[in-house]
Amino acid sequence: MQEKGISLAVIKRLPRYYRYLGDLMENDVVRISSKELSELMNVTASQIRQDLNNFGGFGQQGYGYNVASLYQEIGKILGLDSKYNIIVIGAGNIGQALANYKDFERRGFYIRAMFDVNPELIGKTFRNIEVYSMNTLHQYVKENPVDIAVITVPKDKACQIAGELVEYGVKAFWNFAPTDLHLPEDVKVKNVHLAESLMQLSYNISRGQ
Amino acid sequence: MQEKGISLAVIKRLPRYYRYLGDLMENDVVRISSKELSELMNVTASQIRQDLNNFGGFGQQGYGYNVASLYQEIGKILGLDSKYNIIVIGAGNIGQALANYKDFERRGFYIRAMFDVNPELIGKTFRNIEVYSMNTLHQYVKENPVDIAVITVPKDKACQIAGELVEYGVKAFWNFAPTDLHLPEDVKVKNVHLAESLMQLSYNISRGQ
DNA sequence: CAATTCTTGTTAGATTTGTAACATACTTAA
DNA sequence: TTAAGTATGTTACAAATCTAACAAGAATTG
Repeated sequence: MQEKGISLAVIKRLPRYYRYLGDLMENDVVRISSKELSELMNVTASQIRQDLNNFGGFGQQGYGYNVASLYQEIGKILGLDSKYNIIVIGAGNIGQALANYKDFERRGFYIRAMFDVNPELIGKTFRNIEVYSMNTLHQYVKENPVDIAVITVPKDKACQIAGELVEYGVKAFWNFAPTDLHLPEDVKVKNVHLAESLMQLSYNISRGQ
Repeated sequence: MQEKGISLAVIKRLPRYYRYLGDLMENDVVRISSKELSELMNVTASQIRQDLNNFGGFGQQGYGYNVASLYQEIGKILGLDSKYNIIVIGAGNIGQALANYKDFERRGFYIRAMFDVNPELIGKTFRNIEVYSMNTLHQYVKENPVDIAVITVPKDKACQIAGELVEYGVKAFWNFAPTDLHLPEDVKVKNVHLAESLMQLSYNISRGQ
């Protein structure tokens, strides 16, 4: 299983495969061919086969793919066989929503702490996740493992805080602030820009068709 | 300004241009060349020029682009010169977070109502946006204009509710449920699949490059 | 157990997307 | 007013991505 030069387009599709395979498992489907899956997912069978073959031959000629084992393989590829310690910076609406969302834990994503500057929020808990003062952030990161920091602070603070976290050793960010974080090359960033997503929708609406 | 055959890749970049131009305006930058902008945004100048030229020649040789007018033009392209009436289906964490987020209104996106089945939520308001019973959804949609429905209900309800809304005449969906909505071709759907976004990040972490 | 059907992995071709190069036109400064 | 410098819009080229086709191997059927 080589992992070199996988295109971003492929990586973006993997979670969707994973989701469909999970649904199939729930429905007790044991095997599936690329053709059947392609019809479910509205993509070409060719694309599915080629995507999967970037990581190895998981199928069998004349049979197709075993749903459970393919599900597990894709999970491994996506790194879902590890556990991730997560902190959320900013305990506002989005931060709270993420903290309250149970399903992340099923995939190995554990939110361990939240941080905010608002005194009214500090000390509160959401599903046993406590909100700490921003002043204690440095100390927390020194004393606890942090695999992912979620940025949900206003855009004018986001860059600076992320920069500090990088100095403290954080290597991955899930960024909800409407800005680019400008971090070193080796730091992983995944942006969730809701406003931009909505604008894409409004583009499609206004250009009917 | 023709609007035919614009590739999805271009459309996805437009909101980012829009954001950078807005920031430049805030900093009182009057003009900018594709080269300068390309350095700010970490893309090629070629790409910027070609993207913009899909919609018309907004620049001037020897001068560059006027920031304010380009900002406005891209806003128009994105449909931000219209107002959109939005309803949110599901008044849980994400629904509340969206309702509380003021900035959407600056772009013309107005959340008018929320709907939920939970009796404890019905009647509550978030920033003057009231939560109504799901039973009243049909009536609401008949009596009020709805340009976009936001789906934040559990995945097993999402498809059905969206289907009903389509019957009532809703033509655009912003879908936060971790599923595909399977709607008619002419209905616009923009998905926000947070779990999948997080999985892409974990892929990058585990394949540490 | 042989023949047929099925379905993969892979290669080759087509399409889309991105980058570079350049002629043209505008700006600016002397 | 003229010459030098800029920066666009566009064309031509390169790279990435997607789709189709097919040979080879496995499963199924009679």
